[in-house]
Amino acid sequence: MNITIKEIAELCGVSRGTVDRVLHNRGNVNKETEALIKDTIERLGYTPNITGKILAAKKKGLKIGVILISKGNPFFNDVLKGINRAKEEYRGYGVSVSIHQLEGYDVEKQVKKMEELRDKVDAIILNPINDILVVNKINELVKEGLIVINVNTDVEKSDRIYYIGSDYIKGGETACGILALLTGGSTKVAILTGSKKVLGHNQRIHGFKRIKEQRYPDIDIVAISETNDSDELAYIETKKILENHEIDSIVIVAAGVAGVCKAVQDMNMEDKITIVSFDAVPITRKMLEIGIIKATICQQPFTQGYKSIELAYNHFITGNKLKKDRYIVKNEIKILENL
Amino acid sequence: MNITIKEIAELCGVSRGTVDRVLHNRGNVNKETEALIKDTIERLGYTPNITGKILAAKKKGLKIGVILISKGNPFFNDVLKGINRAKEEYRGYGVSVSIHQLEGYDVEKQVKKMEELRDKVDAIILNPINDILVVNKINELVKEGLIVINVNTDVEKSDRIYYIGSDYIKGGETACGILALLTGGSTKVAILTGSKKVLGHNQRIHGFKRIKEQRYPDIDIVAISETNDSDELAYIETKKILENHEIDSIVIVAAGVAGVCKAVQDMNMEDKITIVSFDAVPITRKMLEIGIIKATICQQPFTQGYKSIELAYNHFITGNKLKKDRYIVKNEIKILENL
DNA sequence: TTGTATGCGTTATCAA
DNA sequence: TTGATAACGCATACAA
Repeated sequence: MNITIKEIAELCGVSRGTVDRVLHNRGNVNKETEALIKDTIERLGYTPNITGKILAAKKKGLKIGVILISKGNPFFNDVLKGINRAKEEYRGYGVSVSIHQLEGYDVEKQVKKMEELRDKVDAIILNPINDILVVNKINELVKEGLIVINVNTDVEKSDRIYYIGSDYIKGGETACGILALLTGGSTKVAILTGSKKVLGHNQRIHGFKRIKEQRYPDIDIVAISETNDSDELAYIETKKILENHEIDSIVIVAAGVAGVCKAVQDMNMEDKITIVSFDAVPITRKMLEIGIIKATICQQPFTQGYKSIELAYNHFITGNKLKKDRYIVKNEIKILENL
Repeated sequence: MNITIKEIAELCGVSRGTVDRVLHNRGNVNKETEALIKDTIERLGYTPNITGKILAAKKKGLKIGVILISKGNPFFNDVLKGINRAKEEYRGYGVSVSIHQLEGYDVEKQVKKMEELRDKVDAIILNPINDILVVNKINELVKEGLIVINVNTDVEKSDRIYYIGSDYIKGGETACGILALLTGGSTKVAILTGSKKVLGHNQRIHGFKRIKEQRYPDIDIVAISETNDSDELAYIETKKILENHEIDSIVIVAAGVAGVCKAVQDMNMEDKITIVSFDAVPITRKMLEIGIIKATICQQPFTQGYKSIELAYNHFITGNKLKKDRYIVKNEIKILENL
């Protein structure tokens, strides 16, 4: 087995406490002693044992606050399942998790909630709004020593410790690829997006276009419309498109699935339009089951939730030692048979 | 936090040792004392703390032997990557892993290797051959207290502690579903299988047929041929099929991808035949990249390897407490864009 | 500047 | 039949 602090102490003829001071740069150590200890650590390749860390960490306890913009958004149901599973599993490790669900893209509310948690938790798992105020607050909290992890969406130029979520560009590429396969590589497609202000939605469209340019010259993007993630608007926009354009496929890169599908059904075009969507909320599952939607691209929501807690814990245990600052989940193609 | 052994001991006015004896049914405890302790445990809902278990387990150490029929089979490369990743991560937990790769379906060799490991390890992770001798040996070792975990393929009527691997039937169903989507639901298909003696291959075909019957009346299975997982035979069989039947799609449920694709290419039928395969070995990736194969169904090989170690460890830690005796990985649809 | 002592929770050995 | 104690490895408060 590996070398331990105790053994280092014995080898150097000092106490465990002194080795500990050197290891954690606490100062108050004689220069020569420190050099000797550092050398020994280096020479014998000391790495702290994980089980010891775990036990010691339990005593300290890790308080995690989760802030999600999840109210009324069924996508987050599985994310929350993952979080709650991890919450149970990590209870015995001294981890406690409080979950705070917000509604709508309200920057002030989000920042206020972060501020509120500041002194109550050691880590914040955040589904961040892409706004300078949020970024600033993230950076402020990280500077104070909090572990801030962005989940599902990342924001630029923030000092967050990790991002866990999907690669939206690759998601769009995958949508393009599967649409090409479903249509023989030739189709007139309408894209329904949530908002042109939302980075993830744009990235999916960007990825779609990129692959289209690269590989599928006969895919023709006829229209791109915003739904505001609202089924009502999605219905209206879809109907408008179907009335004004000759399309044979639709890609839905955000919410609004129910609205889009209803419009297609109301115009009796289920058999003429190939629909590809993202995620697998209940309405999407239903549409897959009745064959309106042919394929949907999922981003492992359960894993996003579960791993966000796991990452926070691992960072708590090991300090800043993890090299990767992003955990990218897969874009999974789901059809009726492997849903 | 939860109640501990120490607290139980104090509450009952006994020592930790006595509580321990009751918890582990070691005997040598006064009946009334035992009743009191058991009652207290029950009443306060004692559950052993995981971090304590981990530390104590480290001292004991867990030796795991892995037996795979993996020589010359590139599918197992990723399984091995998963195993080796877990091997590294669990080293600090006192876990050691030895890997034994066998070649070919040789029952005697496999049983002999199990016998050889019997006294050297606490757990065996096995890619079992479906044979009565193997089953008997599994049961024998489990009865002796070894943790036996079947990976990638399960065998019937064995007392193995876990199976981790895919649902082959669902894999076949998924293949049928994606083929239906790629061909508009109407196709004449040839199925290339490895061997009619291999359960997994049969189950994939079974699943394919089931979904075909249920949902896709216009899918027509024109031929089913065995390749013995050999590219040479796959080439010959594929050519034979292409010469004698009017098919427009091929499903490869086992190895032999290179042979099948070469036959299709040699007959200049790349554009006429839709090929769906399983797994993503290097040749399959290449065929996806050049468009010969349209989609392949993967079974999370890395996860199979990683989790097999994790399951062995968890079982070692918690005793027999886990409810599920199967960990079923997903059947993932991979195309060029999300490979 | 350095060492000692204790705790985290379970397990196991030894002594009574 | 039971209790006391050490061990696992790290962290830290406190004493010297």
